[in-house]
Amino acid sequence: MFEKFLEQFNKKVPLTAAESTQLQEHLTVKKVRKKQYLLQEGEVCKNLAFVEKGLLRAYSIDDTGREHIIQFALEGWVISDLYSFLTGEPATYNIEAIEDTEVVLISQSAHATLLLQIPKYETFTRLNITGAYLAMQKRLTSTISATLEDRYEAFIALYPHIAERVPQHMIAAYLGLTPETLSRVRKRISLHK
Amino acid sequence: MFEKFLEQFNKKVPLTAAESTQLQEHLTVKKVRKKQYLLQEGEVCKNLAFVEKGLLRAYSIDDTGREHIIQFALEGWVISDLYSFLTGEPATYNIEAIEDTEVVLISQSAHATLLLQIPKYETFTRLNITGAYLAMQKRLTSTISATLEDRYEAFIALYPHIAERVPQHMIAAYLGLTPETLSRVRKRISLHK
DNA sequence: CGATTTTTTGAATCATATCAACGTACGTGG
DNA sequence: CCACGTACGTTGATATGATTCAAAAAATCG
Repeated sequence: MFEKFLEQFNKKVPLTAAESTQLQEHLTVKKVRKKQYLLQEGEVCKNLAFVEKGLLRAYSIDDTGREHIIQFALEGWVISDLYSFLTGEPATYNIEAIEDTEVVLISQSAHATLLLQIPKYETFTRLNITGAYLAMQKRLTSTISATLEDRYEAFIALYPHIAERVPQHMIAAYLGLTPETLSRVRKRISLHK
Repeated sequence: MFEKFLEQFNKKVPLTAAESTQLQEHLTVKKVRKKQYLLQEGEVCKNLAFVEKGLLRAYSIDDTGREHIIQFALEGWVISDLYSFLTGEPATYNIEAIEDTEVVLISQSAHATLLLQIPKYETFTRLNITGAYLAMQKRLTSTISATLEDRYEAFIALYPHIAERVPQHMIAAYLGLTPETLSRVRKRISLHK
């Protein structure tokens, strides 16, 4: 059921058997088929989703109709519209399965309860959000200061397992450029070596 | 000494008098004059800095010599090179005072001790990093999907008190564009209303 | 296999960067 | 307190690079 989740948790913050049992009482699992939504813009994000298996993306659509991918999530990662989850405001992101996927869900109330009842859950949460923050800071720095070539190559180097599993136009949507431009960037790179 | 820091802390997580005393034993204060560095690229970031008074910026310099501002920090905000602080790796950012500034410092060892000894400190940390994450996510989304006009106006709307206190070219460095372009963006905006 | 999606390519257009010059404001020492 | 020097902001001309639109080629899926 929650193998990967518990494995990740224990890797970050080792749990006793009792804590592990208590924790599991607040978890549920869900399967999401390829191209199905886990969350749609406008709904409230009711859960944090930990990916046991599969691959998802969180994206928004701007007024010109273009998609912008804010996050991919592979096995072992957490995905949500965190702002919506924490505030109860309508979500601004869509979360869609790119492959058939299995997630562990932590509801808003489960999250609140776990934070109060299991100190290690708060530590786990803190470590997760810290990691996410650092990764996003790196991405932001790269977005405002690096060349397209460097940004693409950095993405491939950092997330080779995502790159092999998503279509190229989604990488473009993640990097913030058009599919045509990404195609040309790749060509320039291949010519240069 | 630590008025703003304690005020912010209590606002997020109310402390008992005993906790407050214990916390303060791990804090120190420091004054940084305008244009002085709190941290320079290459050093290890030894402290989290909470701003009691003044204004700082964290920025990096790319290979073409351009500055990119990753963060401003006003009174009540925390600034650091978090990656360096947490890992002990050399910092990739410079932190410089834009005005004469007073900060409360939390050293690496103080941070580690406080996390273990005062559960509310972990909560405070978690809330801070969560807020920083959400703010950065908004910024990233805006960077990859909005027009320059919208990005500039969103910045002004969100941080009016920063905009009043920093030169325009630093806002350009924060938004990731040249000072000339920002000047033209402002002109386009003023013509349009 | 046929249908659809994805990627590539080309040409024209649009937006931002660059380089250079000028005007203005600021604060610092005389 | 004034004058000079340095920072800062604006403007113009040009160059660069990404987007757009259209179409074709390639890959994938049922």
